[in-house]
Amino acid sequence: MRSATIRDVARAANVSTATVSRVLNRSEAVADPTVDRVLKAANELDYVPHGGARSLASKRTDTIGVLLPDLHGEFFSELIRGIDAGTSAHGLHLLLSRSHGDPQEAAAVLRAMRSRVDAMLVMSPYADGEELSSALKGGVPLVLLNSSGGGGGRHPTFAIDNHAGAFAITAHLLETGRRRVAFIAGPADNIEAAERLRGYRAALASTEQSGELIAQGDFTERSGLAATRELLLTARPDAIFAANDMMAIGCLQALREADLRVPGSVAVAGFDDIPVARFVEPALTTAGVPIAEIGRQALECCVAIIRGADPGDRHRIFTPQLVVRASSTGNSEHGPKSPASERI
Amino acid sequence: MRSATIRDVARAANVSTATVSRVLNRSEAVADPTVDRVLKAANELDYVPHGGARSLASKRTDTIGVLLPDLHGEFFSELIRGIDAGTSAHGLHLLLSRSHGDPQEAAAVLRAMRSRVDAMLVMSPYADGEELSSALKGGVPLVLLNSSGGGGGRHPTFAIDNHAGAFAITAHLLETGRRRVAFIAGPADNIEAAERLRGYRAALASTEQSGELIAQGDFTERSGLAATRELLLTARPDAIFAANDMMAIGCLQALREADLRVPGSVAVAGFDDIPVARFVEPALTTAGVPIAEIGRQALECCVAIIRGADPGDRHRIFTPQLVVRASSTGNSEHGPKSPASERI
DNA sequence: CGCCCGCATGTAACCGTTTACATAAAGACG
DNA sequence: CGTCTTTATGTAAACGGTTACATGCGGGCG
Repeated sequence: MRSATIRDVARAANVSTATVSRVLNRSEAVADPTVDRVLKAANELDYVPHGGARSLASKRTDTIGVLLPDLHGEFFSELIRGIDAGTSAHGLHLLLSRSHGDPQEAAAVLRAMRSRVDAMLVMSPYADGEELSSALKGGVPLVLLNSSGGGGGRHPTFAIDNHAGAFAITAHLLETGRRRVAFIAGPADNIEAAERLRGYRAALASTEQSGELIAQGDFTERSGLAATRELLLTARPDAIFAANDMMAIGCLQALREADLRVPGSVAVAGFDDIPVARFVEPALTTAGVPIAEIGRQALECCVAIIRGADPGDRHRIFTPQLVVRASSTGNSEHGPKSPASERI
Repeated sequence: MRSATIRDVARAANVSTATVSRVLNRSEAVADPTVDRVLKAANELDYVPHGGARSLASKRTDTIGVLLPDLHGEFFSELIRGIDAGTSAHGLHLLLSRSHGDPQEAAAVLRAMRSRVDAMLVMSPYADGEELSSALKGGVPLVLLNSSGGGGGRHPTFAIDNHAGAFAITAHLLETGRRRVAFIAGPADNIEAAERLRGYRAALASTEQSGELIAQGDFTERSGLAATRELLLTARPDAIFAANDMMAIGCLQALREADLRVPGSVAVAGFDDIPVARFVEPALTTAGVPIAEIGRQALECCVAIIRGADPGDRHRIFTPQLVVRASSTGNSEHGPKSPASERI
């Protein structure tokens, strides 16, 4: 059952294909009765323009490519949700891909996407923006999400101030009286993870006390669990700051296993404020990031570029908000009590 | 900076465009030295075939369309992860879309995707498969995920046996000595939610005791929280079965607020076994569903259809596995103790 | 009344591939 | 040593849209 083409519609409406095209794209003035005839014919034939043909002729694909480093967990589902909200608001399609770490692979995926999208939204905390954009040879506008520096500022970048967020969390833990604040790091080659580590160190350094206690993780719950077990064997932390919420959740689990009270014996904090963070027990103190909103704004930036509009600030930095919940305060034997519990 | 076309490559390699195409598609025998020349030229020019042109000429898009009803939470991120694993294994692209409930909107989205994909994977628990496929007029192969019945069996369907899962959970709660088992339902018009409700009722009916206790939810954590508050006011459940894990997590939160011990005073169970379910406190008893695996298999089915291979069983039903964790057993004043804690 | 202008529409070239068919060269074979 | 396959490559016609340009037509204006 061959689907109807623009020619079929033209014939049915007794006009030329050019007119049908004009009606469907609202590109030029067409007389009202003609418009009606065309729309009626298109409807009856259940005509849908062929995307490939359209993109071939017009050099637009009405599609945004999205490249993410991973798809695990709520961080990414929130991000995708924000992006999707944007694409569907603008009538665009969303081509999703994932490149596991390796910058080479990321570059390959970008090349494969190149001819099918009008712009790309790329989050690749493992690769330099420069590297990626050279993979594209500038053919497609690129918007970077939380990537390293952004390759000399050639591409708009949306980033989280990981350093500030980690600094704030660490400072909060110290201020509430913790003395041995450990850190569960993210993947070593992940730029965001590295920044969070720097933030942690900077905060420790700003007080004259306590050396660093670091365990290695990889952003998964599992690794948070393992890292915490390890920390409990080697050090005696009275606070653990995990570089993301998923690891913090694994951390809570390990502390429970070890019968350590949170925040009584050990305070815990995460990073990202994924939706579930407020529902774990105890609710997680974290660095709040408007994940979906960032996705949405980054997408809007893509759209602005495509449409030739002003994309606004080329580099938007989101400073995470310290979200204090029960895991770092409340009925602790350390510091003051929680000022107010959050309303859900 | 216009990107290179097949003609540029042909010129550089001193062959015809047909030969270039043959080399790139491995479609016919080409002499080795020619292959080398072509590949070298393509490489040097950084040639990437134009997807639109290709799809226009070959009627393939190498893209699978995925339509989901929502993007909230880990259920969908797991599903997407499974699907993505499949598409990237086969070198296919993934066009993602979300249609909020409304079957009309879903149909519209399908139409818009129709010309850009080779097959579609659709999860639309609000709409009848029949309805959706008529929106496509059979132009594109359709694989359904957890949809209602599957429109007379015309499309392969991958589904969870929601009834059996819910029955098993409810039976488990009853067997462990609970007498007032409440149910937090999913959206009323969601077919999966309806099946789970039926399963709950069937299990209650099979024992002669206790009438139903039902609160309305909508699959979000928030609604689980609200529904539980309501249940606590109106009924005195000693077990709460939420129709999915997210609501169960909200439920745990509400019970904590009310200072009710879990599973001591109230047992809790969910449905789906999302990754975080084992990390909440107490770990959640749930109906385990291999979410990512279902996504992957459904995708493989799409691929088989596209490639003209045997798609295998047209209707695959996954029976959820009862996953007993601490939220429904362990140090309860009811029933027996947990047989064994899970190894993480 | 003739001219020019602007509006609505048609004509046809072009976008970058794939592929059926044609062709040329090289062996195979009697 | 012709003829017949086989193999490698070229030629050119689709594929289904968009859009620059051409055309025809009615009305305003000097």
